[in-house]
Amino acid sequence: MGKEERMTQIDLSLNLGSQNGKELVEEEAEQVVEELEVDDQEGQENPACGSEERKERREEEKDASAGKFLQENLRTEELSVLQMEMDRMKEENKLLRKVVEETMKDYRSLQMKLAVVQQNDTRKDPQIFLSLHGDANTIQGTRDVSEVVHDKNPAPLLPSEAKNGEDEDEELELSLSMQTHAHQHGRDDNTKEENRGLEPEQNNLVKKESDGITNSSPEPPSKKARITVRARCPAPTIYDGCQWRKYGQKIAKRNPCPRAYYRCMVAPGCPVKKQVQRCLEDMSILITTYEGTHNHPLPTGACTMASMASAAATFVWPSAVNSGSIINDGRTPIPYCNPHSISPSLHSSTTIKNIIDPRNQSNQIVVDLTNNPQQQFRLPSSSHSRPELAYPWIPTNPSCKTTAGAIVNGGHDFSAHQSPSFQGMDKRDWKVEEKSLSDNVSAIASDPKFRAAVAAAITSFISTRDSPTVQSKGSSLILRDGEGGGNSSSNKWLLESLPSCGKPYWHF
DNA sequence: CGCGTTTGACCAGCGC
DNA sequence: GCGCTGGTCAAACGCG
Ligand SMILES: [Zn+2]
Repeated sequence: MGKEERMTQIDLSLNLGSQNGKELVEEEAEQVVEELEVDDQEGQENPACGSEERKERREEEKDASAGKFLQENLRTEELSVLQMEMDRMKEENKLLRKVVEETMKDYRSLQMKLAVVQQNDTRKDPQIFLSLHGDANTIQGTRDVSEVVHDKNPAPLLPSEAKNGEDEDEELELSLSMQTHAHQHGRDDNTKEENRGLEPEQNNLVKKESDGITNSSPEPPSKKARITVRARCPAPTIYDGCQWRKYGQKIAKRNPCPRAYYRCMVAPGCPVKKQVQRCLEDMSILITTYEGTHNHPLPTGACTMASMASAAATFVWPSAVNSGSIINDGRTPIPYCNPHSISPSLHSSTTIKNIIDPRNQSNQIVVDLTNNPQQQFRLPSSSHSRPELAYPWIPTNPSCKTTAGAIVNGGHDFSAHQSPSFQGMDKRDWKVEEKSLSDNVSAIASDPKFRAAVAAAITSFISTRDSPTVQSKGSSLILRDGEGGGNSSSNKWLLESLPSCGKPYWHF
């Protein structure tokens, strides 16, 4: 019936706005009344008929009128029910608006507080710990905690997005800390230990830079940006959308796992390279280090990594992001940096580190997707405790979204040097997991809360400190370390997105 | 046959 | 200068 359709419309309109919905209901009532009147008129319009026919007709009319009466009663009852429902929804709408307004108020006040605190503590306190929890009562403390912010809308720069993500915020925990060399010896030692244990040559990678990879920018090779992605991945490489050609393999001194060297083959002459190596302490962790600048637009599938790199850049080089040089430039010093990547979904724990070492004047971002933030502070001998799920990024739903250009390792057969513990796996499984990992990376990076929180929390902080700055110069960027040469300017930034209590991992 | 991988050789940087 | 190590080259090889 058309009436039922109209009722459906009413229900939908109620969601849009209570006033609108009420108007529509009133119109509906008027239409029903008109229909009833038309029915009555039709019943009166039959003047010329025989007597017997009239009798029959009268009986029929009696039955019909009784039915009509019943129908009318039903309609009025339906109307009243609808009215009641509408009133109820109106009340609900009011409540919701109130909640939204209060949330916005809280968000604004917190934003103000945050700005003030950042301005104050930037000068006097080298460490900032910013915590964004779904649980408003949770407080994480570190030594010299300067500010703890609890916000159900951890997107101070993007209020509209904060509004949309209220439900997800319940599960999001994002902590951000900054520590300096001078005040955090213990932590630095841990970080060094991590670098040594996970990839022995990682620090040397920073030191050594090949002159063969030339950027158009006049920046010294030693200042080239590197992005290292650590992820649990059974496949020999993680899927990042680009096509790579292997040009070498080495067995490092302190790591029996061979390190593979790849060159980007998306465009001829693309200088981007990546090194892939398994973590010594946990063979399921794949360490991929990207280096160089793509001289071509990124493939569709590469946008996931690009998004992550962009987020990492937001974290590490905020000035570049603020000036728009990274976002607007399709070719940046970062191997993956592309603004066209949107995959808003939940993500698991992530650690992003920027290691700025004044001695070698290089920048390295380490993105940790291993779902085990504590692991990095453990010694290799005691770090074999695995998460509950070996590969938590595997979606519980097998029909996860597909990524365009699903090339696995450039379509190459990589079963030759596969880790023994994964020999039993099918390539299709790798595809699924790599794709999921890619989604995971994309989710982390494109999460507006993540990016906004990082950008808002750090931008003002960094801009006043000795920190690397990126300047746009044509199509290339110049990366500069702003340190004055002293060791005290060796900052190590740590960003952790911790899993919620009792919810170690998120699934799609 | 073309393309990509493998793998030993080679080179450069660094420390002693 | 020598040895060590990381990074790269390129001929050989394998696969479709
Ligand atoms: Zn490329």
